[in-house]
Amino acid sequence: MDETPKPPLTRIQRENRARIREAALEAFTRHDLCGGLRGVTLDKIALVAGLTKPNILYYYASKDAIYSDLLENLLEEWLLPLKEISPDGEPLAEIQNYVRRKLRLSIEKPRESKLFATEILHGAPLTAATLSGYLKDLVDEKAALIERWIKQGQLAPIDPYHLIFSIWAMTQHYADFDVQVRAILGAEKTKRLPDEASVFFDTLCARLLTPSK
Amino acid sequence: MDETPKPPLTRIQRENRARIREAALEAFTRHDLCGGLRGVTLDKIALVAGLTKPNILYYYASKDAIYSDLLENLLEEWLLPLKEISPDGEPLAEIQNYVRRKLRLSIEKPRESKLFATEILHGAPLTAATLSGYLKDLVDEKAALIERWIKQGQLAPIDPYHLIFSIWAMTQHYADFDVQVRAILGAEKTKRLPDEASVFFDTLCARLLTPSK
DNA sequence: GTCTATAGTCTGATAGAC
DNA sequence: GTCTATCAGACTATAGAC
Repeated sequence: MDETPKPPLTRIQRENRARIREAALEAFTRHDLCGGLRGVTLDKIALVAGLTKPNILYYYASKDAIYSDLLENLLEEWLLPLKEISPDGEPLAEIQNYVRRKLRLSIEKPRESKLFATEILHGAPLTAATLSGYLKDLVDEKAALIERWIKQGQLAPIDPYHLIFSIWAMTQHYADFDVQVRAILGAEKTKRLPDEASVFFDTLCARLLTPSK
Repeated sequence: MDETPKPPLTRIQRENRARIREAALEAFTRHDLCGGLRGVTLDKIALVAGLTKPNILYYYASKDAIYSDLLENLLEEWLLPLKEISPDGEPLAEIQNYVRRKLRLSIEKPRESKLFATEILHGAPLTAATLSGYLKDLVDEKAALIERWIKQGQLAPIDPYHLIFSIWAMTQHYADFDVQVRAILGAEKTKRLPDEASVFFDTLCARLLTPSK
């Protein structure tokens, strides 16, 4: 009677689930032969997590459930930089800061970026509803803000949606396609990458968005 | 004795292999539950191709062989636009044309773009050698050309490597993440996408690359 | 809560008739 | 060259001891 129908997770359960998520994130995005939902076995996740296969399935109902949980926990963090664009700041600086935050996130958390990319690339089977609901609303709001800035002459005229897409694409490129980036830049230039990319994007934003007098 | 050790493929063999490649490309990049090398079964490819599983394996030694062949046939076409940047043209127009060709390729052949993206995302197990060899040389050559244009004052100063990465990222975004783009733009704006993206990129290139007088 | 053992299913590849 | 039938291995998930 005192039991709730869905009791909250205990501390140990939360910890073990977090441990499994970390192992799964590693396994799903490691450069083995192939990644993605089907490319990874429970055995691999169990090996990385230091648990046995049935034990994993004690904490998660199925492999798909791990993958879903991982994505859900990811989305919120991933959209935070966009949320933080403020109507009260100086327009160009707000967007440059957004790009910088997004770039840092991509470089510091490439696994998360890759997992999200894999999900969208394969048709967003688990996040389609979130994309056309929550995410669309958020982007519409920020696009309207950018439009307002443009109307007030604080930014040069540009399509705000394609601007946002471009920022996503360019910043995530360094995480998702890091193998290609590294192959082309070579070891030397790769070391300087974070700084040089940062400068590049600052320049790009300034030239693209500074209104002509 | 008259037999060559590796006889060239007959016409029928070429046709059937092409048919299998088409079916595999469709299967590998279709929005089912998950894609990629492991996400697709020979049964699915056989179904799409209208052949039986053993018949597929008569034309290709293994599933991996189909995937490899697909990628090899793809790379050449995919790099053609970059190759076509000419030292003899007007610099800004050359780059704008490159972006336009790349965008058209992404929009017209999204499956090819997605297959390539999947390969790189998963660590480029089959194309790593090509990336750091042939592709690096090609990019180095074009980056040097852009540097020359900048030194001659025909383009505004910018890091040519990050410029090329950005062009790749932005154009391929419309193919690889089409689900997300469509979810955010809605049906109406999606219809106008090719034109609006084209205008956006022309503007972006002009503002980014036109030298200040 | 965690383990061993295993059920049951799917899948890549092969054998052999036609 | 193309088919049916089938094997051998790998995989997810479960049963049940401790």
